[in-house]
Amino acid sequence: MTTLEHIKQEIAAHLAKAIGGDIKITAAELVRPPNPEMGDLAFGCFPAAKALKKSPAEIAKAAAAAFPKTEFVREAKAMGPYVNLTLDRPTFAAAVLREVISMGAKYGQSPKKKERVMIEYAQPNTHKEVHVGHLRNLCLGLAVVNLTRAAGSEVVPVSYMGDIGAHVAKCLWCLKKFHAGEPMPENKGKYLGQIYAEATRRVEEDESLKEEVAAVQRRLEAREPDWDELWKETRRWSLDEFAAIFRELGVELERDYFESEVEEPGKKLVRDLVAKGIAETGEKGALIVNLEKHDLGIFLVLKSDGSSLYSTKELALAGLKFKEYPGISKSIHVVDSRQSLYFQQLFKTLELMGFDKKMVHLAYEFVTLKEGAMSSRKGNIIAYEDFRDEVKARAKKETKERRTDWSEERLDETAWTIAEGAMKFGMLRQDPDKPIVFDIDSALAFEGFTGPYVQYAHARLSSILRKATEAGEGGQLFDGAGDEREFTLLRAAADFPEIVASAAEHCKPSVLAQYLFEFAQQSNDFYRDVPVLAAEPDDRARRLAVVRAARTVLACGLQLLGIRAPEEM
RNA sequence: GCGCCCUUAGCUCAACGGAUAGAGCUCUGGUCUUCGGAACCAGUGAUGGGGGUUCGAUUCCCUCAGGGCGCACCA
Repeated sequence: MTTLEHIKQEIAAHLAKAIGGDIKITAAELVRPPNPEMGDLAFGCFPAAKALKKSPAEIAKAAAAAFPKTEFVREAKAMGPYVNLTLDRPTFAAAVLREVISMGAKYGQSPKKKERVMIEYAQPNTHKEVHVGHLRNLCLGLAVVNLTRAAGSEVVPVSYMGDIGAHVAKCLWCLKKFHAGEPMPENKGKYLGQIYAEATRRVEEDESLKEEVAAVQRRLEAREPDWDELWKETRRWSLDEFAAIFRELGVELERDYFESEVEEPGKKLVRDLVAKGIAETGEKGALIVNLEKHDLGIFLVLKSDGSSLYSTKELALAGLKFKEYPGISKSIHVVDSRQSLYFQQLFKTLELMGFDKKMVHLAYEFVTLKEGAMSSRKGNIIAYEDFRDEVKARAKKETKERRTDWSEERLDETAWTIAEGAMKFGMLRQDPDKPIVFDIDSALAFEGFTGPYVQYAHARLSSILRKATEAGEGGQLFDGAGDEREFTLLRAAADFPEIVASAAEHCKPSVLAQYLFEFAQQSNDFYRDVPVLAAEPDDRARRLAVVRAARTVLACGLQLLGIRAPEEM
């Protein structure tokens, strides 16, 4: 249990006793007052007032008067309908300091739970370009994996990649017809994506080409040797590109699933569904699951020509996942909100098939441009690699201006840390169900509510610690009475575990991003106003510990968002 | 037409049904003999309209307006 949690429970018990009348009060009812001058924790007496049929102010007054002095609480006073509690600041500060420093890199994590969760994200299609929309998925998925782990669950992160289907045929048709024998660029995966975009354009301009593409798709499905060969080779190009992107973003998967491995099982499974009476032939010849009585319309599971759909494959995928990971009790799919109806239909069908696992679609809004949706047809995709290069170049330029004596290698390394911070924070800073209107200028910003701002605070705190270490100090811990400004920072640090738990519970990394930004602001205030290295010996040792604790909070928080915390930048 | 999501400051975003609706960006004006100026301080300025529930609504319900996305062979 954390220090703050312990204190809240203690206060809740004392309040319940002080109010009397069999009132139950939970730790969660203790909140922060709007203004620190009012106190450090507050309790609103509204529910108790209702139960006891008294006015909230009356109860607050009585409760405050009856509240005993404790180790951690110095004062309880009534303010209107609230009981505001002021902590004994030196005692509280010392306890938080000890807690954060002893937990170190584990600060904010909950005890292990006996729950195994599969989280599926990272679902790009081969033969298509990776763009900033995929980036949001990767950042969100990664953060949710980290947060779920921090909340104590065991997590199995997996990907699911679309390596077969109409888009592959379209790409390969165009590649063979118009680009045979062309010299290959270094990034073959990206090259394929561009070919795909070109193919889309060509088919759009001349509808008669559709038949050619369809013919290619039939040949691919028939596994004609030369086409099969080309498929395998080009598929590898894309997968190599994906692997490189995953690696540079720190995305680690336990298992890569592919559409190609579940297509045949899916077709078989769907036929079984017909035998079981779950699926039937629809009026237009396709196989459907009629979900109208569940208000979910018609769910198509096989095309009328017998070829597979996304749903065909995913029905089989679900079985495969639970077979390979038997202990999974919950499965989260991180997929954009356009698939909401689809997932409801999928989950309902799986339920009808007898699946009793908890299935969750973690829907997020996608990334659009000011001009509207990104579309390969219009050629206004923001390719991930182009964006990444631009952010990195910008980060390097900024770093170089400040660090004239650094080697190229060090500049590159730091620039990437900052660029990654900017990209990931930018993708996570707002609620998943708000669309991100991508704007290159704000995406390239390193000031204000950004990843680099938080990283900068971390670097500044690190800098102070580094100078102390150089002077031979370990930042020894003292319990001496701290400054109010130290208390303020530690009070904020004490909130961190609750923030992590809440962000994990709601799958909202934005909650943590918001907190980290505010915490970085407070860190700024601290090292601006409070001398550390120049302070008297006792103050100095204790303040070094405060700096260490603050840095721990920033480092742990950034890590959960998948962002590295630089010592210098 | 039906369904889901969204609408808060000039722009981009916050706010378990609770106290004076907070930030960032932009703009204007300031801060440095101080551990790093990717910093700090100040000023300007907002809950789309109308009903309802509640002691109390940005938050919940209804309705209108506006935007986005789905809704039978794409993934």
